[in-house]
Amino acid sequence: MESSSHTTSCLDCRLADLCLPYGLQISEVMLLDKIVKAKRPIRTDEFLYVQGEQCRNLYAVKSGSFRSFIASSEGVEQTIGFYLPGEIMGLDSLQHGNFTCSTVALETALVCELPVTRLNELCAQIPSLQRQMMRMLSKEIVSDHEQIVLLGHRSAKEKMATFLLMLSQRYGALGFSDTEFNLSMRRQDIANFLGLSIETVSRQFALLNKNGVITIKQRGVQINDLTLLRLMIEPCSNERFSTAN
Amino acid sequence: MESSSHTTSCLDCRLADLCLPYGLQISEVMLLDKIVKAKRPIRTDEFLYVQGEQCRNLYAVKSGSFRSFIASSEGVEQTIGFYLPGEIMGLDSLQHGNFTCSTVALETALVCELPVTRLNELCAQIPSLQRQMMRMLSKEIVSDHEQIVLLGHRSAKEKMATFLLMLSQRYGALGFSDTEFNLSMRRQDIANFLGLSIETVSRQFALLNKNGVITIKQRGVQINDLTLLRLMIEPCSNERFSTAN
DNA sequence: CGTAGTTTTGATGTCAGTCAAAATGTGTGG
DNA sequence: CCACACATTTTGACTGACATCAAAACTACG
Repeated sequence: MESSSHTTSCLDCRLADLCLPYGLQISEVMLLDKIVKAKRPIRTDEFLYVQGEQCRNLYAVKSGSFRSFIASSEGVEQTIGFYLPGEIMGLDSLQHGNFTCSTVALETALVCELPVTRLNELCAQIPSLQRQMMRMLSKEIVSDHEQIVLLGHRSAKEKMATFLLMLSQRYGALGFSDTEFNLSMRRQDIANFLGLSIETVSRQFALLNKNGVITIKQRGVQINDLTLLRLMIEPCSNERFSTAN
Repeated sequence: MESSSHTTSCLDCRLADLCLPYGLQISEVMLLDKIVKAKRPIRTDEFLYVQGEQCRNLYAVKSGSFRSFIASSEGVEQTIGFYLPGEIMGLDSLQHGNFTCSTVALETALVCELPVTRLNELCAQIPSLQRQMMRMLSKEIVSDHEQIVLLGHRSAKEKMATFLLMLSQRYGALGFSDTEFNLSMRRQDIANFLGLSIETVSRQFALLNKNGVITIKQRGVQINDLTLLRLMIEPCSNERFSTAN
């Protein structure tokens, strides 16, 4: 999951086309690169930012992965999403200047810091950067909508299949295998994300494994039948394999 | 819910501070007003736009209300949200230029059409407009996150209370009563939005009505005890009133 | 006033949550 | 390298909240 060197600039970052530089001319990327602060390394379980905190920077994932969540006044957490390389974190804070969720590293990770003030100034100068920022904001909305659909009216089986397909698709887009990857999050995180209990997640994994649709060993997932997995997310009568569901 | 005249411009629209003109100087609002197309009237159940369609305009609600939803390939709908005056619709489409959801009027409504191309050009000219656009995109993200929390791990009772408080808060911000309003959506829409069945919604309304927390007559809601309603959304042990829950 | 749509109410079933304990994995210090 | 403690995951038994099915009551509108 590591990329090249620590000193890599936006100009030769292999994630550039998934990130802010997309659609920019080389001269514009150079301007952007100037305001990107140190690629700060974050350790597993370390917080990148905390809900309520003032937001001075947005963050782009350079390597590793993150989990963001909202905690209620009693401390009950709801996982909002997972972030993979090339994705921008903190976009929820642009409304009022404070983070509305907390974000924590699931594994050792690298992030690029984007100072909000300077980023805004640069957007005013570079129309294509402004467009790309809006596209990324819009992308976050679209992915939140997908999660709303997921949480709304899906069975545990459908949720699990959708979750795996979502990761498959995102890893694929990053140039990794879309059928074999490691889960950087714990069962607890998956359960919380999907609105399920940890036991249900475990049982559904076991079921998919028994059916042969996936092979799962700890954090390691291999998808054996992508087509069948896709068929599972259609919420109509789809009985196949296994002794009852 | 009707505002002044049909010919009202952004300059004297009473929703200006909740909408795109917020933070702009008068001269800038005049520029914005120039690109705002006809305040098109929409009838109940009429579609403003359909999922998949190319997006040439964003829309601001001037009066009335809307429901947006995503339909799966089999036609199963998930309501994503409701839009009230001052809110911008279509922000999900900025990523790829196509609407990712459909939007339908819940009652007779007026919208301001914002041509995307011209809006982008204007954002490049007016930094404060660009900032405001980003704030509104971010606001949509925050409200989507709230819905994710809602759908994630809440009981039917908590979902209903949150739904009522959400409307109360939004109507209040618009200058209407926050304790007495009409629901523009049907029970079916509420149920779908909250990930519940229509029967459960009906039963929960009946329960709240019996407890005296609200008085509900058809579409008309009166909140009698806002504090008690707020207490209900805390997902800890909160037994009060009524024979069992 | 009659028909169609919406909402309410009642009876029953089921999926996933909860509780509990075993199994497995992870890390630390001797 | 092993032993022990602690965390995570799996498996099993039971329960309950909400869905589903069915029908009645209410509204609205021509």
